[in-house]
Amino acid sequence: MAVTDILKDFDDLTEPACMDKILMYLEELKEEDDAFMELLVEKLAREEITWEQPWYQQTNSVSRPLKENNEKHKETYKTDTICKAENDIIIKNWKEFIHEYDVPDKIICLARWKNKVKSRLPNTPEESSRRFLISYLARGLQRTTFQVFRHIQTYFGGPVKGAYSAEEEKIMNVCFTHHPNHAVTLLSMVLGREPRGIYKRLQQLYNGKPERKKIRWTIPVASKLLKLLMKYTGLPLDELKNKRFDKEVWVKIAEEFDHHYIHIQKFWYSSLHVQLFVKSNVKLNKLRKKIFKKLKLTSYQIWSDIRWKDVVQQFPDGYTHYFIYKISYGPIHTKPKYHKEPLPEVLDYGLKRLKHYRKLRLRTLALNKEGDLEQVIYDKSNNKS
DNA sequence: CTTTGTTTCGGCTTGTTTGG
DNA sequence: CCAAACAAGCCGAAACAAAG
Repeated sequence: MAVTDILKDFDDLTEPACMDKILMYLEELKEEDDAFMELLVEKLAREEITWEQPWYQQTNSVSRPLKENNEKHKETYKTDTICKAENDIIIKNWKEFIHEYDVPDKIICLARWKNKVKSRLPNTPEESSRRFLISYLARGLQRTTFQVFRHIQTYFGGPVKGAYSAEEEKIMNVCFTHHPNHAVTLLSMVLGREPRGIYKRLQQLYNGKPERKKIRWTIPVASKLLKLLMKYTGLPLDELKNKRFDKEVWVKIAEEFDHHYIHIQKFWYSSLHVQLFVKSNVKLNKLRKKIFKKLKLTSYQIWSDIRWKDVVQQFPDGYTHYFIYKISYGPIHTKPKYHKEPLPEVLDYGLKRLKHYRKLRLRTLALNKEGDLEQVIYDKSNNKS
């Protein structure tokens, strides 16, 4: 049965039978996972790791992060998000594994299975089998087994992404009313989604959705923000560059705007910061072209591999990663499946679209004698980007 | 009290929609 | 089309639970 069909025969979602139907579906999944685990234990209980492992994979716990004592080790592991190339290695290792041990091709069972009823001691058959398998999948990666395990849980255990469908909303509502205490883990399994988004839905149910508000960021409003930021940090303008501020600072500022701090913070990093600290006359399309050209020379395979914080390092002082991301996203986001397509194709698409873009320049701002923001006007001779 | 696995959740980051 | 907000995703760490 498909998830979307669970509630198709019910008109009245308050009927307890709805919940029963969902629980039955959950049971099916659990049985599938348990059967998979049983098989795994059967095959792996006596297996030992024979291959060379870097120190950071020699832990006996895959479900907890490595404790930091890497000072004495020369080799280090990567800490950023696992990229496409690394994911491909995991899949390659998985294919090898299922072939070598004759196990069904159901990595989702590994991702979903939770040790709830068995002993959690590390040398118990379930845990040692799981550790063997994760170590196998981590071969050739500069990652801890914990990172690989978490990646498998999120990537393969929550494959459904994007906005929730109406059917999913129905299922969530039924679980929230009948099983509020276990709704999140239950729904995460049933819907095949990351738990975090489901938590947020549950919280919204209790606390309500905040009303929609909008600020128009005119120069005077931006002036107000800048003054408040200087006031609450006690720093002069030029020391605000590339700084992070405590959340308290943002919250205090947000109160004076009567707006959620997250939006104010975002405006600072994505717009105002750049307008204040980039000191030249920039043609936005020329900048976009430069970004795309640079990205073409990297080894990123797909759009989401791009590490914007690294990319921004190649640009002059004053830019922020979020700004670079934002202006790059514009031209490419209309390409269908831009997430999955090879990056060079996506970039070419973007470069082509740039030709139809309006020719805008980055507006830059500076404080005037009165302490207010004012637009900096560049003349044509000062035409450098 | 320690170890380990799971759940919860804050704080962003990334992706998408909305409304002028 | 763009600016801004909203929505979902990701990461890490703390809280919680179960067992030694």
